[in-house]
Amino acid sequence: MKEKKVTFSDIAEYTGFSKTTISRYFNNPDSLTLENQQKIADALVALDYKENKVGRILASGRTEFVGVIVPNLYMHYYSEMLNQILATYEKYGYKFLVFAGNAKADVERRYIEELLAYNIEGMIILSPTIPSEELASYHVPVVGIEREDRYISSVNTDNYMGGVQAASLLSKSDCDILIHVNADISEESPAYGRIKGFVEVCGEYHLPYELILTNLGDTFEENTERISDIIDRLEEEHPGRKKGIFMPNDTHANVLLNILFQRYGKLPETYQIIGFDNSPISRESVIPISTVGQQISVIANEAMDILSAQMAERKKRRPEPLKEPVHKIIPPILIRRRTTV
Amino acid sequence: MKEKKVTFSDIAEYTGFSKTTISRYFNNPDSLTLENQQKIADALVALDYKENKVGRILASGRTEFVGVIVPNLYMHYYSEMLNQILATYEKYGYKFLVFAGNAKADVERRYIEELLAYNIEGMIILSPTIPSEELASYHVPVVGIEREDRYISSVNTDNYMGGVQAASLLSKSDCDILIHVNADISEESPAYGRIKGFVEVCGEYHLPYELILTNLGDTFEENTERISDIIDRLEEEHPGRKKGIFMPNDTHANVLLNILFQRYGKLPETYQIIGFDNSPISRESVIPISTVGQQISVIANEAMDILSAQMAERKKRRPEPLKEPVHKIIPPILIRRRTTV
DNA sequence: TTGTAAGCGTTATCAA
DNA sequence: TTGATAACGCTTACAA
Repeated sequence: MKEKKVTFSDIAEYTGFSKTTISRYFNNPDSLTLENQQKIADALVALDYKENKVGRILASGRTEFVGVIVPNLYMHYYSEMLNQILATYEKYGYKFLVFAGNAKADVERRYIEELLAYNIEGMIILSPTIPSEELASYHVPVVGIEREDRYISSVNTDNYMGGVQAASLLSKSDCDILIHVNADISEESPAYGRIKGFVEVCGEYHLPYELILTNLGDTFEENTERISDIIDRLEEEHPGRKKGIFMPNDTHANVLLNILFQRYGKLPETYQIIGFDNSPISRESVIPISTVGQQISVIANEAMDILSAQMAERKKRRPEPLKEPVHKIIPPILIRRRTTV
Repeated sequence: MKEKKVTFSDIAEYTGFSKTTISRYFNNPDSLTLENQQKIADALVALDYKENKVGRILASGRTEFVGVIVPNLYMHYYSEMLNQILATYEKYGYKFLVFAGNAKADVERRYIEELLAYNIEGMIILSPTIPSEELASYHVPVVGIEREDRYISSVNTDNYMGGVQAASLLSKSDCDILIHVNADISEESPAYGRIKGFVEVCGEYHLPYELILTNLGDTFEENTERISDIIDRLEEEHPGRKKGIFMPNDTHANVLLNILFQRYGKLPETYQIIGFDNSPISRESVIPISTVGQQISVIANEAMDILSAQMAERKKRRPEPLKEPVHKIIPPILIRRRTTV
């Protein structure tokens, strides 16, 4: 039952060549005569050879593995990003070893150790848990996506521009007040740029605005409750005034929209809503939500582009590691739908 | 710059033991004296040894890799299933090489070849593309999830019971007619059981029913359009009558609900809706949607349970491959929310 | 309890 | 254009 596998030795024996020649057939076929190439090709078929990359890895040191650590796949942003990362296989040929970290630093460290034990050639880190300084210390090419990135290369959405776009769009609908709801995020985090962009536009055009920086909770129920509270407060503080609300993401924008629909059977004239991400929920909501769209596919491709360059550099005889991490910024795309003018 | 890696040879030299003893320290530490264990432990620290699993794989043949092929990660069902599969790492220690197949059979075949080249020990296949007979021919343990599974082991939701639950729940709300919308799926597909369960309950209780088996399209826009058409038709054919609608999944149930909300500002009394999956959209919709919930975490764990048993069997000196594939059925859980009584 | 030596399936380095 | 031989890092008989 143990189908013993066909190896280069078998092919060599069968064809009368050496193992080296067989290896060359795969790695540098043009160094063989056409005739001999054909002989070997025939033998492969005759013997039903299946390549074994483990031997190759051991001998060459190249695994073609890239480790990916996502916080979870529950949130659409991460699953779609992973989707796009996986899709780069067609272009770059790297295989992906994927772990979901669930925000526990020590667990993620174990995952990284494990990845390193398999001689991965690089890592893409979406999880914000482990500081970039530590990631950099592993001496493996790393690209971070939408996370703190002082010591590692990264690709991020232009969050500042996203904030600007959101505030600008809301400003067009002559709202009496603009509001941005967000978590109280660190200035190190790329997402902080949204707040900055929003505030600066409001300042520049002298638009009254309010920042509500608070934790909206980790579950859907918590979200609903806290956003409900926020609406209560807004209606009390700004009764009858037109409110333009920039939510931190589409999921929360949708919660807000649902609450309003449940209360009023429609989106009242006194509300404008804009989300962030352009995730499916923004199209699947009661009425489609306007949003600042992240170009997930572009981000994934840029990340692999940067990573593959660094991995290629490392394979050279005299690699010149980057002095400075590369930071790439991808512009967001404003998507106007039915929750704004 | 090339930090040459520390190997067993280095440790052996440093400690005065042989490589074998070092290997034993890792694989069977109790065969060493405590004292010697300590010596080696100290050396590992002193030399800053990092394990290299590639050598181990080559020597032992065990990669601890499991290949996963999902159709995509865009649909929540797949991403959450992958999430749960990845989480089994903590329990079983297998690492996952993930590919997204996008329904192209030849692409998926290439992925499988690639996986095999890395000596994966088993595969979990969520994609319906490649026939189970072909999958079985690779002679690697395979578990399919919610797909045709004649020749491979599998884990599926009890779709029949799901259909029964849906029809039973709708029957309680004295609807005048029950309707099940679904694609015109093959009888080979596990999902076919839903139709069967639904029809049988309707027959048993003499409930008027209608089956609408039609392709709802591949994009959100198409879905909206076709479901809108279906509502038009239903309202024309059954004006004023109370309709209980069992949708094929939560995404489509949500589309239906949104259309009704847009038309009537609420869910009319004459409609009852139930979805399938218990995916996040069923809770995040305007009003929470009743649904037949799949136990994704249970399914993922059962799949790894079956797979790891088969992989373990294969490692034995005289493995006894399964005569018959194992098929495990997981009951769905009916979740009553606000779109039904 | 420990060691010797022969692999595992490739690639890399010389040499021819 | 081809081949011999030595790695690559670890495991696994078999011996001691």
